[in-house]
Order: sequence, then C-alpha cells, then structure tokens
Amino acid sequence: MAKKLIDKDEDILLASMAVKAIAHPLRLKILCVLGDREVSVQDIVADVGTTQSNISQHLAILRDKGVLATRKDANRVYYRISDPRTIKLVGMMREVFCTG
Amino acid sequence: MAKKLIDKDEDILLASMAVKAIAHPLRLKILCVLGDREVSVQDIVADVGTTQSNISQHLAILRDKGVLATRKDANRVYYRISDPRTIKLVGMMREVFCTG
DNA sequence: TCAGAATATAAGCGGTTGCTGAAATGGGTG
DNA sequence: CACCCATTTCAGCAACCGCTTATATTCTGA
Repeated sequence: MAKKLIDKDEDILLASMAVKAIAHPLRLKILCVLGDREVSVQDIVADVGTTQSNISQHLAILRDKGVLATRKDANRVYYRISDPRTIKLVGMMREVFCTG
Repeated sequence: MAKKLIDKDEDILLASMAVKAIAHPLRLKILCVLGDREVSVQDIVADVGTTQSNISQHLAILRDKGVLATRKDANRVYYRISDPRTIKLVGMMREVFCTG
C-alpha cells in the first residue's frame, strides 16, 4: 500500500479545519496584507476594505484557529501570522491556483 | 511597500475558491486516498467511508473545480489528482498544521 | 472622570452547504 | 431486450456561514 499523504483521520480533520479558516476571500486577503509584517486592525480594515466589525470577526476566526497572533499596544491591536510556514503555504497556493 | 503574497484581488478569489474545495474533511481525505494513484469510485467509498452518493457529490465538487480528473473504463470511473503540485500542497498543509 | 477612538461582541437574517434517501442514467452481460 | 452493477443526479431539510447593525469593552487624554 502506498504511503498516504496524511494517514491519521485526526490529522486530516485538523488540517481541513485550519485550511478552511483561510479558504475565504477576505481572510486570505488579510493574510496577504499581513505577509511577514505586523499590522494594526485599522490598517487591515483600510487595506482589505469592508466594515470594521466584519474584519474583526474574520480576525477572530483566524486567531482562534491559531493562524494569527496578536500584540496589544495602547488601544490598538496588532496582528501577525503566527507561523512563517503559513506564508510559504499561501505562496504555494498562488503558484498552484493562479496560473497568471 | 512590501510585495504582497498575492497582489490581485482576482487571484485571491481564485485561490480561495480552489482551497475551499479541499477544505472539507471528506474531500481532503479523498485527496489523501488518491495520492498519485488512480482509484475507482467504489474503492474511494471503501477507503473514505460514507455513502456512495455522498462521495459522488464531493468528487463532483473537486472535479468541477479542476482539482480532480477522471477516466472512464467500462462502467467504472477512475479519479486522479490533476496537478501534482496539489499533492505537494497537501503535504505542506500536513507539515504546517499537523505538528505530530 | 468624561468624551472619544479602536476593537470586540451580540443578535438576527438570508443564503449556502452537507447529508440522506430515492430516482435516474449508462454500460455490460445473458 | 431484460437485468444488474457503478455512478450520478435530484429533492428536501437541518445546520452552518457571512454580513449588517447595534451595543459593549478597553484604552487614552483633557
């Protein structure tokens, strides 16, 4: 039997949940805006372009799944991508799915 | 300004839609079962473990998004992953999200 | 301590997704 | 043709998702 890409069902569930978190145009755009930088919520709102509430909810989803980490400074919150490999993963998605 | 991971909104939409297709435990498991092989629907059903109807619908989603390709032989249908980079992408998801 | 800015949370709703069970398609064989 | 097997499609329903609007929280500075 050939070796499976992911052999444990538990891991498949884990990966699918994490990937689901980034499988949304606004959330993927948030990741693209962040890149390897640290950006405040208001700047993300400005770059991504929807309501502050909407961004905040998407940020919460990404944060709760562990994709993003936060730092608080005064009354602002800065978000960044927790794991640099996530950045690489997004780059690979672009390679595979954006032929342009 | 730092170079964005994916700069065109159009590409972000494209990538998020493709990734959404594989962001489901059963569909991800189908990809893992396939690997670089070509497998018949009934064998996929046996490996993944849900109803044949359910599998067929998930296969349709993956096929319609271009993730899977098919070949018909007599009254069986064989599925395979269209783009080998997709296999690499799944491997990378495992690396990033399955710490075990 | 009060006003205001930045962010988070809650309620509600319309739309979508995912599953089940039944029916339909299509090919193979007698 | 008649029957069987493999697969697809359809209808329906429960559950989830994503957005909007309104409200709450937390911090700052006068």
